[in-house]
Amino acid sequence: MEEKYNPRVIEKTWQKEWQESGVDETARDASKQKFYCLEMFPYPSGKIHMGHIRNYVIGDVITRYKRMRGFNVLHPMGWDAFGLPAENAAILNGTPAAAWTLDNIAYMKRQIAKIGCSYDWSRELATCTPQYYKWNQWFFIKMFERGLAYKKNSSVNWCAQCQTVLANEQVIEDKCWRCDSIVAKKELDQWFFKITAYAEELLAGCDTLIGWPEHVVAMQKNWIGKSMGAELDFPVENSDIKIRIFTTRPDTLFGATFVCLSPAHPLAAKLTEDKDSLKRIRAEYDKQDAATAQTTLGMFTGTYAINPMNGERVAVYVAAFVLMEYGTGAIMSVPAHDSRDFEFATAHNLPIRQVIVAEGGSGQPLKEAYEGEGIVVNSGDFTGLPNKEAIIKINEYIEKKGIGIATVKYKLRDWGISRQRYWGTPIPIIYCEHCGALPVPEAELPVILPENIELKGKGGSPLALVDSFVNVKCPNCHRPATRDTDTMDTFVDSSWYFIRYCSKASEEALDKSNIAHFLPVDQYIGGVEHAVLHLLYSRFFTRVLRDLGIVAVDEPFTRLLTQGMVCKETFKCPEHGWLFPEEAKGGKCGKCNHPVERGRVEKMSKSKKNVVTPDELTERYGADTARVFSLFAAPPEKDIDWSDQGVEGSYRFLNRLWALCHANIAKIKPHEGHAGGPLIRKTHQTINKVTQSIERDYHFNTAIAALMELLNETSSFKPANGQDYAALAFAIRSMLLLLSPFAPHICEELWRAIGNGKSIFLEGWPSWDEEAAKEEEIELVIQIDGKVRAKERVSASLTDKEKTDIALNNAKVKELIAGKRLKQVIIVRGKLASIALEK
RNA sequence: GCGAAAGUGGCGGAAUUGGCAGACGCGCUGGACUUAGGAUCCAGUGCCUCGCGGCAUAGGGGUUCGACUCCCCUCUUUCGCACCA
Repeated sequence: MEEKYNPRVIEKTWQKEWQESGVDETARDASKQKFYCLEMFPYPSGKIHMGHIRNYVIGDVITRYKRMRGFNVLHPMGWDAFGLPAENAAILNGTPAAAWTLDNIAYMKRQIAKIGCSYDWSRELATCTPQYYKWNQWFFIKMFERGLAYKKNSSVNWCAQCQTVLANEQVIEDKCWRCDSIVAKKELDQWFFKITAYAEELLAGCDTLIGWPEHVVAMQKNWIGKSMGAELDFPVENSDIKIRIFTTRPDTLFGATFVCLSPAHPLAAKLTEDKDSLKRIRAEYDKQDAATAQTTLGMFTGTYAINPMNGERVAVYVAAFVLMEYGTGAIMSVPAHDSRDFEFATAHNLPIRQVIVAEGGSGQPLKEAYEGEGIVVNSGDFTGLPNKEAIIKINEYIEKKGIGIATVKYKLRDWGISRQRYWGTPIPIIYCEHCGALPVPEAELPVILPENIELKGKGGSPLALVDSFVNVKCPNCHRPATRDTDTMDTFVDSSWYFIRYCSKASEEALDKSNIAHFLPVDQYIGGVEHAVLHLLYSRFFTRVLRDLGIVAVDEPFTRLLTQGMVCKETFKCPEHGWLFPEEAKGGKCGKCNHPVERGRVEKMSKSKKNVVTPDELTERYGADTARVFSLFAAPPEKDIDWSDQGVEGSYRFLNRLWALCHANIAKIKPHEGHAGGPLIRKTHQTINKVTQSIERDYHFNTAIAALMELLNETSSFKPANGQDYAALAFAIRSMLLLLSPFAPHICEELWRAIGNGKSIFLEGWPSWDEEAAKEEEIELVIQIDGKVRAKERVSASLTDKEKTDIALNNAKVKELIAGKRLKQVIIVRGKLASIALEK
């Protein structure tokens, strides 16, 4: 054994050894309970960053721990390989997208290998390969056959920068999730997946996601956005046209003083006399810029409708704030009880009539809308009812009268999947003049994405320019036909990759028995940024595949861990902006000598110049140090504050462990029985602490802290005889086993060095002995009225009565309670005596 | 604006069910070994006080023998949703 810890050498050795021995591969093992541990697969952008490392290390610790606990663990890795950056690189440098992607994968795979994660690479997949995307096409066709994939012309989110359509989930604050440019509306023919068919089930399923962070479940529910309400027809005066509105507040129907249509509503154009004004409003509406949205923008159409509840004549307006996509695209406006309607009514001088009065409320005119609960007034037969009751009664009434129906609406819309881009899965549809839109016959799948084509980057689908791709024979009538030239949203790829992993790359993709064996994913780990998008789509896909008889579960991910971001301090010069740490040395800007502002701790990013790269880190300290630090700095769900000095601390810890083993190498090999003693006790306590820390929410930081404590105690232990050396050997063996999921290379190396022939990862997780962990003596803390007044070392085996007597006989306590009346003495967990005095 | 989470030393963070606040690490201070050390080892380190002791978990109140933990109010930060009728 070397005297000095040299991570570069040992890490390489063991990575090679593990790979060759196949310890990381997962074979189905019926004798063990399965555990599927999955980290979100990366987009092969070119380089792994610290966020990836953190994600994978968390998953790897769980994997190695679960294996040692006897589980048959599936831990795969692959590549989310379709997407725009590859296409952009192709446009910019002429590098074919496929080559660019594969190069990146090769490079990133080497980077991942260096951190020593235990992946089963025999299941590796890349979504850009025909073997993989063939199934996207197959699912598409199955969904098409069931009416779950359909085409419609609709107003879609269009990103001019990316020259493509975006799904609703991909529009963040009216901006493109990828490039941040403002998204506009555009009418296009698009393919949709009917996720709304599963809205209710996806919502109900949320309540079963008990292993998910609550806020993520809340976001899912929020996104699905169920609301109960009613639809009613407001007949247009002197015409047989009816305006159908949706409301969640039927109890306020008598307060409806006007009706608003969305500018995109077909009736808006029909009923409006002043077409020019309508056009202007429509243009504003299409900008869909909530930040600058004019909440009062709108106009009178010139027509009136009749409120079916009371026969009252109400004005019909067009209002820019009314969305065509939600509800019926038309609303009844109740300014007294809706703040937007109130604002609109005030601006347009429309009447405001109060129909709900708060408990003890005055009859005074409202200064703002009252949206709370109360008693219904001015509402015919319903006057006097509590408004909640009125909702039920009014719903019954409108259904009986046939003027409306109680109904449910969701914010969730169908998932638009067409993308006018090249680097994605071709949509397997053929258009024939005579036969219409037909799916590609299953036997002809996959529809191969042509490679090595020239990309210009100018709008429209690149595939439309490839004649050999476009022109085909109609599968039905065999006359000339054309292919759909759009590709699928890449979120389709990631909606089922965890199902593909259940089988090895060499096995059949949808082997049902493999899928039944490994699904669901027991532990999923990734960033919160996918809280809605990817997770919702995957939940949808899982249900679709369930209904196709492929999977047997409803929910794909039993537990979800959303890990925090990797952050680091930043430096800023008022002149030169963000600075690298070395430019900010001494508190002065290296360029202009200006005093440097200490910026906030921010997520690592190139632009903020606060990045630490995995390569430099493993080069300098080794993977084990990087792993230990990123696990020790904070619990996994919290952001970590990267600190170079903190990394040094983790490195020192591993060095001290090495030194301890080196110093005792000769003595710890022989195994003798050991007696009790403080070190044995501490070791048992540590096994307990580490196990509990992992089991309880994966709090690896406290697990590592416990191991540091054990190392401190072991290092200062001075063995004097054979029994002491046996105790030392026990402590070190246990320490290595407990630390091995966190720092696998050094533990494997030391494990072998102290005389073990087999890999440490073939060992079982150590167990602790409750008796051996028990303290013989405790420090009895004595409190008077909640304040610590004395301490006494006593035997742990004393009874509560004996402890009470000791507490009351303590000299200091006697002095303090002299002349006072004792109320009670409570012994807490056998280690604290609380004396309460009469007040 | 609405909703959620959080606020503990100089810093990152500990503290099952209410029970010694500050584990562990970083930093800092002193010492040892050294030609030297930014290496290593040892000791100390919440604040105030010479000390006894007092004060401390964003701030204020409450429940309790006892509150970082439970309840109420206020402040701050972060995140999510932002015209969803």
